[in-house]
Amino acid sequence: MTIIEKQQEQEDIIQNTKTRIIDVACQLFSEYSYLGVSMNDIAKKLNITKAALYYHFTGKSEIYKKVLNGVFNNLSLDIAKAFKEKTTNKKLHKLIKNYLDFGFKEKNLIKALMLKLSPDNLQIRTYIIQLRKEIKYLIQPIIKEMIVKKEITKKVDSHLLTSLLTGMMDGLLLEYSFLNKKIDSKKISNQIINILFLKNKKGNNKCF
Amino acid sequence: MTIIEKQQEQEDIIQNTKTRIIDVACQLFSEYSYLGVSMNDIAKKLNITKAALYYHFTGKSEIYKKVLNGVFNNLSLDIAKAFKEKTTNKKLHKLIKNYLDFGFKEKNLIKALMLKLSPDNLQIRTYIIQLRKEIKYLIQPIIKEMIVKKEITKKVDSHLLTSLLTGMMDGLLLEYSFLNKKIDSKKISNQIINILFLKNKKGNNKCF
DNA sequence: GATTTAACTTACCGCTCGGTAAGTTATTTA
DNA sequence: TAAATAACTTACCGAGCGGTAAGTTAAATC
Repeated sequence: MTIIEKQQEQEDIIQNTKTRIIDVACQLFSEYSYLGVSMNDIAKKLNITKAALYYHFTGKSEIYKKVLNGVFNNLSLDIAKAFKEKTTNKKLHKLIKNYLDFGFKEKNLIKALMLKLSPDNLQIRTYIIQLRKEIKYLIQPIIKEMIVKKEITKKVDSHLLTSLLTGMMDGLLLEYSFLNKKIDSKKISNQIINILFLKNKKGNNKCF
Repeated sequence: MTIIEKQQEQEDIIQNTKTRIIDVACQLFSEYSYLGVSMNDIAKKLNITKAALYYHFTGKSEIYKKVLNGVFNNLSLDIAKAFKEKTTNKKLHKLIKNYLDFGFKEKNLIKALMLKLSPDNLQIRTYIIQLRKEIKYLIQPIIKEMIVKKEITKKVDSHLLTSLLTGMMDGLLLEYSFLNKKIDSKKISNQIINILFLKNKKGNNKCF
């Protein structure tokens, strides 16, 4: 084993602990929200002490930011996948499905992207606002494409329609997670597209 | 001044203090959410002591329930107003407008109706779930009416469409309150109806 | 084999939390 | 005028919070 390999292994272990912390923190924040999780909660679930967390991170808010960042990256990847579909319809369908699946999986964390936190966490709020904007910019192109294709440009601007769509999805996620109901993302994405984009010409509005 | 009048006056004072507590608590919970507000916060804003709160109420969760109840009653009244409109279109328009206006005013409290709280507040969660259901039952009849009128029964069931509409509105409210943007409820309600219900027959989709 | 360092643990800090027991004060009631 | 009561305040409780300083231990380095 070379020195470089040893260094690599060591870094892996460090990375592993840090990653495990973020991972567990993610689960807890996702379930109980920022204010509902204490540093002790995280430490206990990892069978380490609270002080160990402060060895790896500067504080609770840093851990939360790292968690949010990870969630955002994963969501971005899921959204990006939708762009690989060939038709606009399929892109939008996949976008909605992936967003819903992701949001359902992460429960409170996708909520976190919309929630006002306690007043002392202004920096976290600012951070979340930035992430929200970026998500919107990821989604908007597909909406624009759809609007152009369906020739409904005059009625709504893509900005509002994007808000309405994400709002719709966020709201649905909140409802389902609140009631602990499973989400049939495929069926719902079909319905949403039906409602949002398809003209009602007596029967031929099947999407796929 | 008769005895009865005196009793009445006394009750008014009691009611007044209790009402003032609920009122201030409502503002604070609305701004910072349940976990973000302490009993001391409420007391300080009223220039009384925390212990005084415990004289009037059994605890924090009772105050919160009372606040939620008040919010729910006001929302119910606003929704009920929409039923007085004559046409289905106008009913729906007013419903959406009132819901948005109300939600924007109450900010986090309408959010509270969709948020999972910390795990120790199971009773509050149960209470909130009940309130949410009741709101849905208030809205659904108008949706049903609209579906029948627009003859789009086969495509979506009123249940899902109600969820989508409330989800849409809740999501929008979250976004606007998060970004501290003002909401143009009239314009948006028009757009939502446009998107959800009006057929896209090349140009004649103006609602009103 | 001594020293250093990474990765922790133990033991504490000051603070705030929700909640309570006991005292105070002004007003009614008997 | 004495007793009772409503509407509080003062002063505290134990628990938990985010965070830290100092000690421990096993492995790596010199």
